[in-house]
Amino acid sequence: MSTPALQPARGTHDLIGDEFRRHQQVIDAARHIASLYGFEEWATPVFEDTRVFSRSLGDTSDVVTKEMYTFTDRGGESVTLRPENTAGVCRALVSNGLTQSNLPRKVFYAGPMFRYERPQKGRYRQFHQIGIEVLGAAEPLADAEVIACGWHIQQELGISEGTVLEVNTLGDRPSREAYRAALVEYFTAHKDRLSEDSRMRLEKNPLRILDSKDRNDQALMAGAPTIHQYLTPEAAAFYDGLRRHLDAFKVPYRENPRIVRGLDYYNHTAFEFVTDRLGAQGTVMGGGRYDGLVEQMGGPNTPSVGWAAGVERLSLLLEAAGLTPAAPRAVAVIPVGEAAEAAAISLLQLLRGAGLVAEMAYRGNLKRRMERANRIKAAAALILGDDELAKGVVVVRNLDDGTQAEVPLDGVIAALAETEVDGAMEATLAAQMEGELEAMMEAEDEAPPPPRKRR
RNA sequence: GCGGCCUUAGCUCAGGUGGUAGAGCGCCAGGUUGUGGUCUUGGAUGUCACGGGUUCGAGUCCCGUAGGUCGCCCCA
Repeated sequence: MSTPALQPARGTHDLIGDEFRRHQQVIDAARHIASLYGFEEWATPVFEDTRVFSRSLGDTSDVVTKEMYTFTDRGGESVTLRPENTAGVCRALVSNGLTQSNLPRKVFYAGPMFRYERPQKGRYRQFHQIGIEVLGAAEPLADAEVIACGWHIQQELGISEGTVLEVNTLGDRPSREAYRAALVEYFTAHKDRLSEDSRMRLEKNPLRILDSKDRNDQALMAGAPTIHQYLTPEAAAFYDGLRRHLDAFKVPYRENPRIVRGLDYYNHTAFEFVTDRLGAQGTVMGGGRYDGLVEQMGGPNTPSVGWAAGVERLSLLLEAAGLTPAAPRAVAVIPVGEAAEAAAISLLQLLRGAGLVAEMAYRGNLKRRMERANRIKAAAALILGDDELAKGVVVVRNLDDGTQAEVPLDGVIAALAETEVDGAMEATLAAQMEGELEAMMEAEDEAPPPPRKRR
């Protein structure tokens, strides 16, 4: 090594091995559950015209003012790597002329997002989000279903323990303006006791004081007015509807009048799934209602609701819960001598054709190939040499218990199924059982299924 | 953007008060030229993150930079 090794760019990370499998597990589970709720998957561009974000996220939010990867391309256009995907989905709805029919539209997405932030565990500059959006539904039932879907995904992953759902309402515009005025009045009266940060927030975004982590601020909050006293009858009815439907979905929640949303486009419902297991990155899934966003993209009034979740954070929870998916175990085909190689390749393809993970080393004697089979944690070794070739058999060795037997070439698949080696065949059996389990659970009237164990 | 802590072999980490590097695991080879995982013998590891400074001498002390990490801000 004479040249210095290159590091990944700050705040980026490679997904390899266990980490990749956890990441994929999160996305697979979310995609599957979302599809059960009737969501279709969209993929929108990773970069957009900068105005897609500057128009939607609000000029004051930190995301827009200092965290966006914005640059001018060779044609002189200002483009931005998406810091989140809700704006892009709304823009796509409008650009594709989907605002006039087939509403509501239910969209699932998964992909990388980019924010120029100080990296920490569970927080990266290129990170990944999954999310769902219901576009064109004004009913609180939509909000409740969106939340139920998110909860269901966490249950499916087996990571719902230690996580609580906190809900709040931000009201409609009149509610929020009245509340905002009342808050400013209250905190201005106690300005001398506010933290320095919160005094800034009092000017910029007084609602944000509500989720300050400062001790003194929190003490002061005990006496602060809550939004509930300022809700219009319509906003109060909406919030009642949300809670009623959450009960019907049997999703447990806690009301937290201090939940606010970071981005400016939210109204009515605001919620977060918060865990106590990830330090300062406690929010694992967050979302709410954004009735005005599609209009800001140049479309008609299209009330909508959705959430986004950080794949890295969900993946950390999987790891902490000991639910890292195991790599599939292969069957190692081992030819002995050059004459057996062609027959071994035929066997290799036969196994793959039957849906088994099969591997054959590119070189090496029997000992080497056995070592390699062991290293890749193969479940079984199939040894094929001149002796076997002459007899029309293959040696099937179970690498877990060391037993082996000669099996006729055409009976290999059946023999592997019978030996009940971990992984390989067991995986297909497990998949079948899982299908039956799901059918059973659908028959039950309890909506949230119990958390599933490692598969 | 602000503050604390950290950075020594592929990995996890030792290296009082400055005297030019070590363990375990892993890796490679042999004991076993058609049998791995166990056992055993031997072997190779390294610009001590990077750049400066102090010193006869720096992994060790000082300054700067980069990366990681924890917290704040913000957010998923």
